Amino acid sequence: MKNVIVIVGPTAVGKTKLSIDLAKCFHAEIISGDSMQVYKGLDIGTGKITEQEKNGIPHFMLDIKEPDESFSAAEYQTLVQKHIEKINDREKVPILVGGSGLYIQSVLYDYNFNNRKRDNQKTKKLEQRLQAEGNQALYEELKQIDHEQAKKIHPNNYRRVIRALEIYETTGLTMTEIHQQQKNSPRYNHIIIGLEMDRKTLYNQINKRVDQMVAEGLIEEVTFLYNKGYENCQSMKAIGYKEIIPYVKGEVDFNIAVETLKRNSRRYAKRQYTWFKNQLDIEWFQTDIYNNTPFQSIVHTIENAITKKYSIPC
RNA sequence: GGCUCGAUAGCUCAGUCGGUAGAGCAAAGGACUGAAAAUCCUUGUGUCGGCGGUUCGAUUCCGUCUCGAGCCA
Repeated sequence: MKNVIVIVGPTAVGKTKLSIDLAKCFHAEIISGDSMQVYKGLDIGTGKITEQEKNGIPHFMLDIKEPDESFSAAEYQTLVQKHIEKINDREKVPILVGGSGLYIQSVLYDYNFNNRKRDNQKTKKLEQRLQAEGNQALYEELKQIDHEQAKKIHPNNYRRVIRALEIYETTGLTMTEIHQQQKNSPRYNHIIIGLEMDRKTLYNQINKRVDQMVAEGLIEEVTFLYNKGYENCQSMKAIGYKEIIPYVKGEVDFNIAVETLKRNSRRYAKRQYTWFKNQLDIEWFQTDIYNNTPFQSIVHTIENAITKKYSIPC
């Protein structure tokens, strides 16, 4: 099995820096594991690595979409799996680094999205029905066709309910049947390194980082994208954009916009912890503000886990 | 210095005609298979400012002290 090194952790914990430091110790190339950094022009708000910071190390899955394009976990999965093949062909090891849990998981395991393409028209129809009939009606329908799956979804979680119905309408298969076809076995020999930070310290870091983004020109970045007419695009749902747009439109006070952005970032970090702790098998390492990362133990952990020698003196 | 008002959850406050309390926000925990930085679920957080008094019982009434806001000197 091909080796894949994975780095995960909440936002602002220091994944980017670690990924570069590690890439200097291994013959490695980096793949972004981030759902929003795929968009061109979303740089400051997504905390995207700069050309200079890349240190000449190849990076993939950054800036591959225009801000008005849609993107999905399925598309991410196929693209990244190709990148992993190619990096392997070059006798290098891929480092997958990012905070989008589902994206990373779908690459690492045999998630199969392929046979259930999304159908925008069907989605629209279901959304209209949601408006007209309410979420309970759709939920009842799901209960009829797939009782098992319905038990796992809360009636208010309309997005999951709609998706489950849509899958059935397009494929004739229920979610439960699709899950049964999968073994959830890993596709690669992967080692997942998790970076962890004391919650209070992390929240301070997040708050500081938001102030820094503003100082670096976040408002100008959002204004530019807003003026281009991207307001209602998927990319503008990203944290850092959806909070600042109301300020740019003059609907909300500057301080309120920034505080909301900080709060949403904190909540995001919390959700990331929940996902990582409960969905993935992770080797956790504690870090702190002084960047006191147990780097050598991380390197050893990786060396022990991978089946080929990619190490170089660093 | 005098008078008035306030002091209750991390914050803003509500409330108890005396039977030890509740909203919003913040926060914490959780779910997640093509929007996932999305979407959704659950849950509290307390010496009711300190000390006395009245009372079977005081966060509630009375006194006093401390702190804060305002008004008058």
